[in-house]
Amino acid sequence: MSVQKEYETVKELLTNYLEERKFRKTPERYAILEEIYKIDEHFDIDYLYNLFKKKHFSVSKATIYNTLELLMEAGLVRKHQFGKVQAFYEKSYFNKNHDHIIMLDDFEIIEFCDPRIDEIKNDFEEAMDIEIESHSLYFYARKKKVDNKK
Amino acid sequence: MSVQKEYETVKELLTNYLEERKFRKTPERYAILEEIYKIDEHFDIDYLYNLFKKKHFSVSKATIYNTLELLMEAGLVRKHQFGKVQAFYEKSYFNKNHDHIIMLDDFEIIEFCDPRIDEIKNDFEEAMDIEIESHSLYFYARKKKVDNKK
DNA sequence: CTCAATGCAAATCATTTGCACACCC
DNA sequence: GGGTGTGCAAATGATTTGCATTGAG
Repeated sequence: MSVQKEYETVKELLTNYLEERKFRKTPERYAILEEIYKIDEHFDIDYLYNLFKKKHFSVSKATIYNTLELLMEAGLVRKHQFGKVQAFYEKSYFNKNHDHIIMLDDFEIIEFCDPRIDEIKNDFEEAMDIEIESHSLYFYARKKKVDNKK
Repeated sequence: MSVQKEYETVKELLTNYLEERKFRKTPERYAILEEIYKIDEHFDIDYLYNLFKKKHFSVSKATIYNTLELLMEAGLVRKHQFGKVQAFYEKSYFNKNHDHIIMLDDFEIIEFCDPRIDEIKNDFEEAMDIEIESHSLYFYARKKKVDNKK
């Protein structure tokens, strides 16, 4: 699906979300959503903020924080803590649930999926009579050192 | 094993760790280690800081931060981010590796172990030729709503 | 027109840093 | 004694908040 087509889809979802709760359809909310769905990696607040600054479309950080919060609630964005203070985000609608390997050498982020996570999740839900709303799994890894001893 | 006995054990481990690297054996480092091994839950920096304040044993926050960092490196403490800004810690030596379920109703923290995590870890290590140093897995859950419709 | 949303700056909160002093080695 | 570790306070950096202003409904 093209980027433009994807945006059309999530834009509709946002509109529904806002209308359902009688929230306002501000240009900032749509602009932020659109930018996010153009980004293919993980980004932080500053990245978005600078993006808008470069485009001479002024959006304050307060609004970015607020809007990302709202988009999370709408299920259109995922937030990550990666063990850092500063949070990272990513678009979430067309990406199915996935987990992350953080490469400690260069902080590259690799995504992966493994059905066993869901199995574990389901087992615990049943065993403990709880409902697991979400999960976060990070592997922190390094490239294997080349072993010169042969 | 009694709390006192446990402390004796980790105290020795800390001593070895410090001696190996020619770090100093300061009273603060041992006092912090001892307190931590008396705590059976997850705690944050402030909790520790206030604990010492109450005992009239003065330890600065800077030292607590430094020492927890050191104890982590020594493998005696684990740090958690739980998706919050502020970090939580727990003693780690007698607890084997485990993961956490965070109950969103009351922020209770439940620990669990599941061998499938290690399986996943091993599979990825092999498939990608990396070494996974650590991982963090949290399930965010709620008690199941009682269904009155029968 | 009204009130929710935005923008800006100030406030907050966890964590880090700089530096003088203390005390382990 | 010498230099690492500590304490304190100031600095930092991400996030939150308060409030005046704007603009969506």
